[in-house]
Amino acid sequence: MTTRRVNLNTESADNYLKAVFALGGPEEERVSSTALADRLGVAPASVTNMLQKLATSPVPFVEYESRRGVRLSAAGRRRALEILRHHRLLETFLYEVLGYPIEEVHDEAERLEHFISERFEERIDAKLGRPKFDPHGHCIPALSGKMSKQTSRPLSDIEEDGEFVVDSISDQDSVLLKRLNAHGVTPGARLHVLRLSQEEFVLRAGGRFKPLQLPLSGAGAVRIRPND
Amino acid sequence: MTTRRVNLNTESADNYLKAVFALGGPEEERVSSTALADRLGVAPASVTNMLQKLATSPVPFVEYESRRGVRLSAAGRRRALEILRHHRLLETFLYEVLGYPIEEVHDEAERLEHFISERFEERIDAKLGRPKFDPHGHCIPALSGKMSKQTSRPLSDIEEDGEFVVDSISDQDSVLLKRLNAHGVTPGARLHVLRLSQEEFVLRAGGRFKPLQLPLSGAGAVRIRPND
DNA sequence: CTAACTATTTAGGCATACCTAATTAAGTCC
DNA sequence: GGACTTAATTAGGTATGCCTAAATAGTTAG
Ligand SMILES: [Mn+2]
Ligand SMILES: [Mn+2]
Ligand SMILES: [Mn+2]
Ligand SMILES: [Mn+2]
Repeated sequence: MTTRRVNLNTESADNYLKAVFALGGPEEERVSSTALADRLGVAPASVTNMLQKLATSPVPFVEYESRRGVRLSAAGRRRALEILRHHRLLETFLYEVLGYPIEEVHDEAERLEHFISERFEERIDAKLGRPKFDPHGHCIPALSGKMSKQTSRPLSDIEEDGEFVVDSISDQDSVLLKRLNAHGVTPGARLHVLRLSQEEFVLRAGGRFKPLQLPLSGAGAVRIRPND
Repeated sequence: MTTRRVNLNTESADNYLKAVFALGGPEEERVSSTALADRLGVAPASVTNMLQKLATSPVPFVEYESRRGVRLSAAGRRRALEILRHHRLLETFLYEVLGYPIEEVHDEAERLEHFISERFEERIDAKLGRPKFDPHGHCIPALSGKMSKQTSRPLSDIEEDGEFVVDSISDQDSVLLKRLNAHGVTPGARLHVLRLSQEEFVLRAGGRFKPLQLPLSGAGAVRIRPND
């Protein structure tokens, strides 16, 4: 019984590795099959299947022990960061050069990230002047694969009311993103925050922006850092 | 036995339709399975299979009679032109905005043409100022699907020596394309042509360009029109 | 008119990437 | 420690898009 070698240079493998990276968090903790199934919108059985392939490839992309979740191997991490770099450079490019509305960049980048060449990556990076952050405030991994750790925290974590600077905004929910943008909640903006209750927040950005009331889930999409 | 409906919104279907369009020529003649197999680099059996799917879809993309070749239906033609528009806009964009070398635009466009959104198409079209021609001199189909017929002829067809204007250059062979470019054979260039024999041509572009000797196959890649 | 050749189609498989249903392993609770 | 509950895996199947080999149709040559 010869083990046939499978091809893992696929869009699907890219997406699994990105998901493991995202869900593992800064500590790169093990990620469960169900969490991946949830995030990727596939059945848990499909996840198990792909994880087994990713783990048993000649160059393994994940460390996987049955029923104990996965974490990325060095090769898997490299691959995830490569795709993440494509994604964030594309978002920046679509926003800056092509004038996309902020809430539309993510979906387009999500598709194209798998199909651009290294040349395309290099050319848009050059055109943009080697940007360090995407339009959501997320750090763009370097070509070398290096990426600085986040020091910000979710707005939903604050105990005290006060004034903060917007670090970054999640790109996952385009409706929320559009609303936040319309209220001036953009990376670098100064923000007055009132926590009405465990569940409700009121934000006001500087300038002529109207205040905005957000539920806990919405506040979780905004990351902040101290005001200067 | 219910006929299950197949999904034909795929990269593969795109490529078959483009190939039928290209091989059908200006008269849109029927195209044979082997010609398609050759062009697409797949087995003839694979072509038959796809043509049957394209022909029997609820909205047929081709007219197909067994062993008599195919031609595009109205819907198939629309789809082929849509992808061709993506392709040529992308080539123009890569060349003009991202500074790609001319011989590299085709392969990148060939992949991306299937994955860009209508928004992306619109934005690069706008950025480029609604161009009518790609960097190879090929006409970019309008959004409406209208495209003017070619009036040029292949350089390989000339009977007389003389002076001509370069209309367009095939993007299929990147090595040849690079060489032609280096010798000033670019769309709009004025060209002195000598036909040495049935098989050999000598071209010289205006300016400080060196003359270039080409075999019949190379001359077939250049289309010309009369000098004003 | 039939044999031979060539083009095309049919039949049967394989790989990727999904799915559902059934099974098994791991915790939790009494 | 056995009964529940939940997470995860295995088993078996589907769709796309390709393949090779075998069969067949159409065409040309004697
Ligand atoms: Mn994004
Ligand atoms: Mn993706
Ligand atoms: Mn091209
Ligand atoms: Mn293509």
